[in-house]
Amino acid sequence: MYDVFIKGGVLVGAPEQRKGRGRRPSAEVRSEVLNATARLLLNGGMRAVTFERIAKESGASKTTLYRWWPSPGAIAAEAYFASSEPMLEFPDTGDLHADLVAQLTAFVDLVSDEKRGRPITELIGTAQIDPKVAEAWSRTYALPRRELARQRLQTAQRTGQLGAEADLDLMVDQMWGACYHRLLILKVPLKDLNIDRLVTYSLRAAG
Amino acid sequence: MYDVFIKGGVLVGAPEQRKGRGRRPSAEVRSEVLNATARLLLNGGMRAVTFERIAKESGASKTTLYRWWPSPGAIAAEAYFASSEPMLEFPDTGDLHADLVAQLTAFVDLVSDEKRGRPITELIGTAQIDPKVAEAWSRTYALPRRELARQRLQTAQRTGQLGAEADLDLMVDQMWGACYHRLLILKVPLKDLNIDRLVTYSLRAAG
DNA sequence: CCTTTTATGAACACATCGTACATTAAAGTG
DNA sequence: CACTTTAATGTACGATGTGTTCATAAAAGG
Repeated sequence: MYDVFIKGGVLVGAPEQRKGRGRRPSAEVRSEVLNATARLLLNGGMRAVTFERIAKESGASKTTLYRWWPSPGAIAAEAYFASSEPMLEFPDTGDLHADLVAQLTAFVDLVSDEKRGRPITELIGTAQIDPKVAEAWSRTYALPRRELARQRLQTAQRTGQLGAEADLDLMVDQMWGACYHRLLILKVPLKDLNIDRLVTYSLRAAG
Repeated sequence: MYDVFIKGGVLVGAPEQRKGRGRRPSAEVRSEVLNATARLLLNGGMRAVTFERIAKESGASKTTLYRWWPSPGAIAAEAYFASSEPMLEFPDTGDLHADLVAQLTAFVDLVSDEKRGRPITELIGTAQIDPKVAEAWSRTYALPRRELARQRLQTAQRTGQLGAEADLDLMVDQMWGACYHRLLILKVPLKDLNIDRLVTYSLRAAG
């Protein structure tokens, strides 16, 4: 009862015109919920992400949201992962120092950018109060990224650029943690951080 | 109209029995608000800290709260600072490595403890969404503590235990940042962190 | 075609937000 | 001491958000 067209094998709906009761395909609902949540998160921050507004924005009913997600934060985290690009590989040019500087610079650029960085900061903030968000963030975002960095360091150990006894997790904690420390705790501009020196320190430390 | 006694020169009120309208001494109101907020924060976390509940718990009216504080988070931050011990000095035994390990160990013990650490974690989380909390946390807690650590490192530079060209802020970011990284981002147990090695790395890095 | 699954609108009691109002008492001033 | 200013008071309000219940309707899948 709502307009549906088939274009190149892809179903294209016009859900915003839809009236009346009834069930819609789960995938469509899900996608609209995540889109609406991403929009709310981007425009109004986490304070705008509530069950009520997501329901209004997405057209989904509150009942549906409560059935599938435990908290607004959980939807926000999922919406963020769905709308951001999949994780890049950790580049390996053979030059460990340069690769680490490149990755850290990209990270700092991302979180320093007012528009792109704010959802990240706010989601991390929400994670400190909502365990569901914490679990999602750690499992989907933070731990996989640490693993990528760790693997790059392991490769460097095999090629002899890095000592075999180096504590790789600790190195990652030091480098990324230094950035997060300024971003979340001190709230000082990240542009003053000397990334090249940060990498130099961490590599020299581990031998 | 409410019972007031003087004991040893100190005014002792019985505000919980107080009925009727009228103004109470500002200091008393303030102190009760902060006490009530600290209680709420400790028992129910930041989710329990609302203007409404603080008003009910403290006996102060909502109007008063709105007049003096911009957000529940701001009251929570102030209540936390008021109820926690004033900042300790950074010890200087002459042994830089040992002093850093001692401070970091105390810090890790504090934030790892479920009871004492949760308010800290949740306040840092709130700071990512509420700028007033961020400002209070950075100014009252984080920046002064970094300054203490920095001064200890400066002393070490004068005694020659640390190279003159070492980037002290970066060292602090590395050491404390590594802890925060595990606490806030990765959400992995801090007890697995080798603090001795962390300090060794950071000192070796800076020369 | 028929059954199961799942989304739907409507409604509810409740908490919280943020603000407004007239009232009243403490603190400061003469 | 009386008088003025300042600031906290109870009450009330509309708006928003929470979390749940209910009967109903439509898609999915055999």
